Amino acid sequence: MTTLAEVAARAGVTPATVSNVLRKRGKVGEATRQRVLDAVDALGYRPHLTARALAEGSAPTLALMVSSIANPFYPEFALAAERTARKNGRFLIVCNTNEDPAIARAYLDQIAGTLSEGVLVMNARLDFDDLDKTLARGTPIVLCMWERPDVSPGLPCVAVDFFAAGTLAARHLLELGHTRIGAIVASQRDGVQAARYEGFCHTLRAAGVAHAEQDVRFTRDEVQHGYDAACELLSACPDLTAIFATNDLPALGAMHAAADRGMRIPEDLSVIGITDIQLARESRPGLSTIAVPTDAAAAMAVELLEALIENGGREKEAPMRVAPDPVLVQRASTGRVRGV
Amino acid sequence: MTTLAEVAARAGVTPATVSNVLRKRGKVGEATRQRVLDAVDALGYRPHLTARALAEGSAPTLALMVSSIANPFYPEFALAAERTARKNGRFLIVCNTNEDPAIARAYLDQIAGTLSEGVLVMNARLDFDDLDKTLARGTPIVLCMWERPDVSPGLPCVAVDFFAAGTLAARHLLELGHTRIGAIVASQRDGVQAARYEGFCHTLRAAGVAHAEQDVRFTRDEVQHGYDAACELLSACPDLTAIFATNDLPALGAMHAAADRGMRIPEDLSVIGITDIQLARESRPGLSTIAVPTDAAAAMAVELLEALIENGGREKEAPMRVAPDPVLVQRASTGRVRGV
DNA sequence: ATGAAAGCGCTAACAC
DNA sequence: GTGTTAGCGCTTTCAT
Repeated sequence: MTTLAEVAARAGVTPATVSNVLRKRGKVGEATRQRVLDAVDALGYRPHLTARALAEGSAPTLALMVSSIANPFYPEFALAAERTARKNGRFLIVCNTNEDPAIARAYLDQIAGTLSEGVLVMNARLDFDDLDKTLARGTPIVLCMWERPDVSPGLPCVAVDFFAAGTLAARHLLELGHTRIGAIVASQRDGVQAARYEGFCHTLRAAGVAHAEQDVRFTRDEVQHGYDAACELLSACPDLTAIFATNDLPALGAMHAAADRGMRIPEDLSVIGITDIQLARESRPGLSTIAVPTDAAAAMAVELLEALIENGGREKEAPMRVAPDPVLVQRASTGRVRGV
Repeated sequence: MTTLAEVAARAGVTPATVSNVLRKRGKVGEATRQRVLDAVDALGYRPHLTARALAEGSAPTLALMVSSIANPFYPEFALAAERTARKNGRFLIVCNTNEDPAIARAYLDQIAGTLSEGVLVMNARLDFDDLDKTLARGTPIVLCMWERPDVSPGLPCVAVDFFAAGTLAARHLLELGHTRIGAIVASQRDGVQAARYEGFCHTLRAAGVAHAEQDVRFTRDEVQHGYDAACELLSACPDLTAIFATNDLPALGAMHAAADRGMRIPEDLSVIGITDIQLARESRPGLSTIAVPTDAAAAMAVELLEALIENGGREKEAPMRVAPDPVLVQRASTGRVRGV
């Protein structure tokens, strides 16, 4: 490993000067500048990020903590976040907590504030206590994809109106004439995804459409779980003409379940999800869904985090930035209710 | 931020002692140990990873460089790699080069050897020159998923016999009676994925089955590109009864293309891919594919990298570890050739 | 325009 | 058992 000192020696100057030319700081004579640059080149010198980080206080890195990198939504978000981070010369490192709070805590303890200047948190299954502690130690955090613009999580966040997303989905189905609609919620009843379901229920209620306890299943954000839930739903309520899922993955699973029962989509069953992940476009038939502004939210989250970092962390209130509203993307999985 | 020194002060000892109790090194009296632990607790002290890294020489981190985190194969690999890395207390940070060699180089320059002890490289579109330079600076690198166990890339690597994978795919199709087989290769003709296609061609040739220039398309590892390529293939050669794709994503695209042309799968067209990503299981119909030992390869790559790190980097030859061979996973997308 | 020196927070000999 | 002392590689005043 080549060090600053070695470069300095070869160029016949002191480390301070090398540092200056590299960071384009202070005044350095053109001649020495060249000599230094040549030495850097000859030695293949690369600044030691860790040493620099120690001296400066932190590394130019943002951490993105996700609960499961296997969920295709996260990579899409990560991609957008990275693009924004790199604009300001920062690296984005993604930390996969594997749905395990202990791992999440380990990352938070170790990475936050040392290897990274700040952390973006995405459904990482960490309780607010851990987050608060990290925050207290002075590392900025922003919650990505908070689901309710109307209530603050008490932490800096980027919110998307998922209640509205649920509303849009319900309205779309209603407009197509559906009145017997099953629901698949990809979380616990009181989980983070509840707002989506509430929006859905609220809209049904306002329209005077019944939605009973047996019309809903609570499960996880995976294709297979959506498949299973849809099977149950379709068996329990054969009169269902549509299924709403709070996430695209289980919606896809519901489509498969329907297909396996010989139902045609959308003739026999309409299916709609939320998010508009890439798979929604690529499935057959294409999945109708409520598109969430993933890229915008990611960019906003990074920008907010960077603002907090500049700011030094002393905010009065936990700031919230609200991303653009979700919009309906109609594809081939939803259609008018079948004639009776 | 709480520092070691502050903890030491509060516990009435020196930093060295605190360090010792924290790292369970050296001998420390039980009483002082408790006092130190209490102080740590009271102050909410967390070791500063950067400082520790500087003092020790490197951070307990492995970097995984991928060209596009959006490709669902990478997360699966990353997941397995992370599990292995964490066994030895290391973190895995994934760096997305976004298919851009410049970004790749930036990551390599900045992260390798400073923020991370070693780097795992996955199709990251970096040329061997950059890798060699990094290696020369003393940071171990291992190439993951090298496609040819029989030829060394000149860098430490984990190889999977993708030639064999192509062979298996071809053999499967042949056994089902197909003789008019189209191919979709998810890379340039001379790209990394060439071995798969070579294995395929070799087997066809050995069986005396013709495969002409017009029966193949070179494209990219994405559903949409597979879709487009399949459309071209199916138009140009309407007599095709099967399509082999070097990757699952384009294979999925081919299935969609067939469906859109009113062809039934597998009655009218058989489709087979390589890798066995999760989507292959979840698609309808399920995609027959040649399963690659992703988890095993990831574990081996991490272990090899860790070995190189321990070793200090002075290897005689670039070591290669060969992962278990690919195996056929037959699902519903392949069937006997349609009767004529 | 360039150099000297202190220090970021921690570890690791070695001395007491 | 516990303290002392040197760094790790870099940045950053402050002199010169």
